[in-house]
Amino acid sequence: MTPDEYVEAVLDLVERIPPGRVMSYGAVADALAERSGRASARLVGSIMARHGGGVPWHRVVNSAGRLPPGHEVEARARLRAEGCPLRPSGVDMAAAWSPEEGM
DNA sequence: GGGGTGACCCAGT
DNA sequence: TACTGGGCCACCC
Repeated sequence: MTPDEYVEAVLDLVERIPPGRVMSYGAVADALAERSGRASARLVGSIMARHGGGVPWHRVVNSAGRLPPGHEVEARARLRAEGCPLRPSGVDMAAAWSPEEGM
């Protein structure tokens, strides 16, 4: 799998996250590990930072539910509009979603 | 080619 | 509860 295809796979998976639900970078990396053979939360993070413009990036948070630095206000607004459970620190990880659940 | 950096994560202190 | 250190892997200088 080429790095380019890996990016596509990440974006594709992010697009499948239902509204009001979220996924951690680590969860995305882990879910793609089976298909791509490589998994790295940092890698997913950098991919979102660079190519996340076309997908609901606000549904991807870190393992603590923290929102991406510099986009916290934006993400909060969008998540709130989708009915995602929000906490003062970020999102409620009870809203965590997994590909298995969504099929 | 070598080294620093980052929208990360986990374990230990 | 907060901070630190190590591991991770692609990108940029």
